[in-house]
This record gives sequence, C-alpha cells and structure tokens, in this order.
Amino acid sequence: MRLSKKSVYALRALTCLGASTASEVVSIHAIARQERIPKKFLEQVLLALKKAGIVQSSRGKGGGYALRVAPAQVTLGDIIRAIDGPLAPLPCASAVSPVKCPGCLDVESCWLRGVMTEVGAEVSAVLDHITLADLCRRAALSQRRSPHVLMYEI
Amino acid sequence: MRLSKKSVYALRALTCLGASTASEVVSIHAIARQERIPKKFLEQVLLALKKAGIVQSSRGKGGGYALRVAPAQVTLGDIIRAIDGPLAPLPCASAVSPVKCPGCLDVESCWLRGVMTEVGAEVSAVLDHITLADLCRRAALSQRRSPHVLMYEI
DNA sequence: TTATTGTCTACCAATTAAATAGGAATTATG
DNA sequence: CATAATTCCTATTTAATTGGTAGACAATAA
Repeated sequence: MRLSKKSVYALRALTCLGASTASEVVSIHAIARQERIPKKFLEQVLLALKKAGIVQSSRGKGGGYALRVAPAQVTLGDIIRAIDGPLAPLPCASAVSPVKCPGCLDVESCWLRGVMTEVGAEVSAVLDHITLADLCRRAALSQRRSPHVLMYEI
Repeated sequence: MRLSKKSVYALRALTCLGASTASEVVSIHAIARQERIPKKFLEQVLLALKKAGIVQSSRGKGGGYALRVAPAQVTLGDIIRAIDGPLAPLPCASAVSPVKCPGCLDVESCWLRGVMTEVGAEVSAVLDHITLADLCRRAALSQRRSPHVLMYEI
C-alpha cells in the first residue's frame, strides 16, 4: 500500500506546475532544482505524466512543461495510476487492465479477486476525489508557515 | 498499493483455519498442501500472524494452528497490517508507527504527509470493515461452484 | 549554427520480496 | 526413554522491483 518515490516526485512536480500560470512552461531543470529531485529521474516521471495526458511539453530553448488540464480536473488517483499503474490490490483485480496473476488459476483466488476488486474500487474512490488543486492549496498553505514549526508538527 | 504475496498467503491460510472449528488445529503441512503455498514460507507467515495475536499454535506431535479470535473479530486490515506493516501510503504518514522518511524533512513533504495520513485513514476504514468471516463466507460460496466456470468468469 | 531543451532507450545499483535451509525446542505416543 | 511429528527461529539465497544514471537523438529559439 506504499506510494513509490516516483509518484511522490510526480505529485511534487505537479504542484510545482500547478503553482505557475497555465500558459507559462517550467523546465525539468527548474523543477528538479526547486523540488530537489534527481533531474534525469524526473525526466522519466514527466514523460509518463505526458503520456497519461496530464501535462504537455514544448521542446527546444525556452521549452518546458505545463499542465494540460486544470488542477481541479486532475485527481490523485489519475496521477498515481499514471506512475505506479493500477490501484488494485491484486493485478487480477484491476478494473482498468486486469492481468491474470500467478496462483490466480484456482478457485481460492477467485473469491479473493472478488473482494479485492471491491477494495480497489473503494481506494480509487478515495483517491479520485482529491484533486491536484487540493494539493496545491495545501502546499501553498504550508509554504506560508515556518519550515521549522512544520518539521516537528505531529 | 499492491498486496504482497505473503499477505495473500496469510488470507488463504486464515480462511482455511476459519473453515475448521475453533477447537481443532491444522498443521502447517496441511495448510500448505491444501492451499499450494511453499511450506517453509507459510511457516513465517503463520509465525507473524501468531505474533500479531491472530492465531495460536500448539507444538509437538498433533500440533498445529487455530484462530485465536472469532473470524468476525479479525479484519482484513488487521491481517494485512500484521504481514505487510502499516497501511499508510507513506512511512511518515502512519498512525500506528510514524517513521520519518528521507525527503520528509523539508516543507514540501509536510503537506503531502497531511494528505496521505487522511488517505491512509480512509483505506484503513475500508479494510477494517471487511472481516475474516466475510472472506470465509465468500470462499465457501465459490467452493460450491465448478472451478472451471470460475476460472474464466469476468 | 549553436545552445537549450525535451525524448527515448538502455543500463546499473540498491532495496525489497520470495523462497529455501537447517537446526533447536516441544510434545504425544509406543 | 526413544522417536516421530510438529512448531520456532534465524540465516542465507534468489528473484523482482525500484531508484537512479548515461548518452545519443530530435526539436526549436535566437
């Protein structure tokens, strides 16, 4: 149930883009520096987000990335799915792209898949009602307070 | 967001125990054979479940495992937590045992932790309202139909 | 034409998950 | 008591995944 580092990077990069106006582009370099993310790794993250239709890019000098849709239109679920794949607890229980998992051939696995499909749907529902706009709002709020205070907040 | 093989084994082993009466014990060997789980691996799984207070064991000849609590008293959440650890999407966002994760020192991580703590709580809520009794019921149902039919059911 | 930027693919390193191994401790039973 | 069956515990090995790096290539603005 753990979020990969990759998708955390994606979330941070996207709030970074969400903070800019829609028209202006931000370079990989700038995002990497600001968010302290390994540049070449971030490259792959953004490429995946582009493939998922969440961001758009322009190349060449002065190029960079921008959101392709409004922050309120992108959900946490969209982002995590784009990076980490289906949210289903089991490969075979994915609504998007169900894949027969090993050990899924016999009867026992079948009822498990049933339960897990439902669990996956509920998890998706949770993640799909939190939008990038929400994240940006929270990020902006915490930006305003002192880092030191936040660091030790429970 | 994927379930480990280990916890799938745990779920299957437990439904196996749930199917037996509370008083009778089932040996690792029997469970492993019935559920086609590597015996030595299952050993570790059951040990973890025991440490979590979900099952009890008796050693020596004629020994084995049995549930320590009623199937309706154990939740999916309990089981998965016992095997895979906290359900939180981020180590730092665990209600049970929050651990400072690398990159969690600066301001950006803090708002992420906030969101993820909430997400984790909701996921927990989902998993904690499904009980082992529910799983056993489903397992019993699918047992009654033909394996072949189930195999290709969507 | 050149500097800057994204695109793509392959690769390597580190970590984690899955499985295996083997001996110690415990207990029922002949 | 001796033995076989069983859990307990820890270490090791193997496989898979994740995290990160590298470098050649393509596009574009100036």
